[in-house]
Amino acid sequence: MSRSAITPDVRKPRADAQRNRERIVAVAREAFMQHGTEASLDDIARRAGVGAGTLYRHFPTREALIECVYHTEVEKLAAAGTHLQGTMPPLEALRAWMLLFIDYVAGKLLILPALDAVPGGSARLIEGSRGPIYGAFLHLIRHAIESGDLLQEVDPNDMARALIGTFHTTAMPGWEASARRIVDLLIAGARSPVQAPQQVSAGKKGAPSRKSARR
Amino acid sequence: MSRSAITPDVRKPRADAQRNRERIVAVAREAFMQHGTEASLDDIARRAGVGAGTLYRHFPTREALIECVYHTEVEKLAAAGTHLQGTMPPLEALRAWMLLFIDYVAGKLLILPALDAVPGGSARLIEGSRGPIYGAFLHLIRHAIESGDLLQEVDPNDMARALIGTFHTTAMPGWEASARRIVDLLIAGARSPVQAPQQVSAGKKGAPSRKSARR
DNA sequence: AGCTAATACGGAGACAGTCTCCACTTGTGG
DNA sequence: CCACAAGTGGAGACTGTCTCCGTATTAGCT
Repeated sequence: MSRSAITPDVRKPRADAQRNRERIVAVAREAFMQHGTEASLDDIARRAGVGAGTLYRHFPTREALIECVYHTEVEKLAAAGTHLQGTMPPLEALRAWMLLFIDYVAGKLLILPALDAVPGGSARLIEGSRGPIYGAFLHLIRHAIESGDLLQEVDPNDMARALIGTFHTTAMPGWEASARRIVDLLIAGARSPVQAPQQVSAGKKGAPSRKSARR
Repeated sequence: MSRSAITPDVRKPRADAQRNRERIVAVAREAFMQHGTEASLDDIARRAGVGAGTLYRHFPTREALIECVYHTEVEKLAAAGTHLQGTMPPLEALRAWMLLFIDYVAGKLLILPALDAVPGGSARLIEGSRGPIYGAFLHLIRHAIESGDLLQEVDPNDMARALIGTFHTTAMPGWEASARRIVDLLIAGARSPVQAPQQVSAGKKGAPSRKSARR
């Protein structure tokens, strides 16, 4: 029984290493906010008072660093989501959380550029890790569906993607207000039985197999 | 044929220059599709059979090149939009075009990474130039609103942003199908008078000034 | 056609950032 | 308190960006 039963592999996480790691992440966060995710890694290392080698041992690639910074931030938001769920009716909680998400992005509590920087885009960050945010979000949506406030056919993933997508327009002037309206648009869409517009007779080209399954 | 009469200043756009420029753009398009917009510029120059200097004279920055490639592509799609508008009822045309947009992205007829690469993101590419795509889109939406198929309150920009956002999830498994569903979600949302969910009594924190203007 | 000045070319090289390697230092368990 | 694994840092190889300028090409004039 080397270590205490579980994870008997690693010997111990040395103290200074831990400290360095944290400083790097902290400095990186600032740097990413200031110069975007293109910020010089060597520079980050320097400012964190460590050598380049140290930085690269902790975070082999730039993406690893970005991802770490990002996940650190994300936990706050996820926690908020959990809280909302306990204190509001389902649909309202969902909406409130989506708007809160926007607030986080707007207030730089969530580093936005990170969403673009990882290969595979925001997708991997959010979904790949099945991270706290995504989990919280799915939960809220499922809840709203179960309560009957949203249509059964609604795919939680769709809502998630649409919301995430919203954050890619932050360069536009009124993005925040727009994002909020889009949230309402999505929720409204997810409530009303989707009437196929007029009647979509005209055969689209590229899309052969659209299930007409909607009542 | 702008020349004759107008713009008497410039001497003439030398023939080889024009040729080179075109080759660079063509090669760049391939490169961007293969390696993303991070592709080496010197390498592009080499493959296009020109020197680095030549490339940089034509396109002082990477973004300039990306933008040029992008705009070249975009015209096709915009043209399609114009066509649809003439042959379908407004709302249907809008939906068809949004789906067509997705097809373009899916089929690599529109270079996707380009949307992420320009500082300011897709926003500047699409909106900044008030390019053909954006114009076509706004037109389709306005048409649908005028015909009464969409609610008056709907902001065309919102729809545009939401659609664009959709393309930032292409790394996810079922993105294309999801994107199509999101289109329907948006359209449905834009048709039904937005009932404030339940009743949004609970004061949200970050959003003070949401106009309750909806009936 | 022939001339010539404006225009464009291309690649060498200065510079900047990434990432590896390894001799050296430091914290920790015994 | 000591030995040694864990951790460090920075020199340097490498890769890509971008500029500068001597040389080549061409449009417009005669």
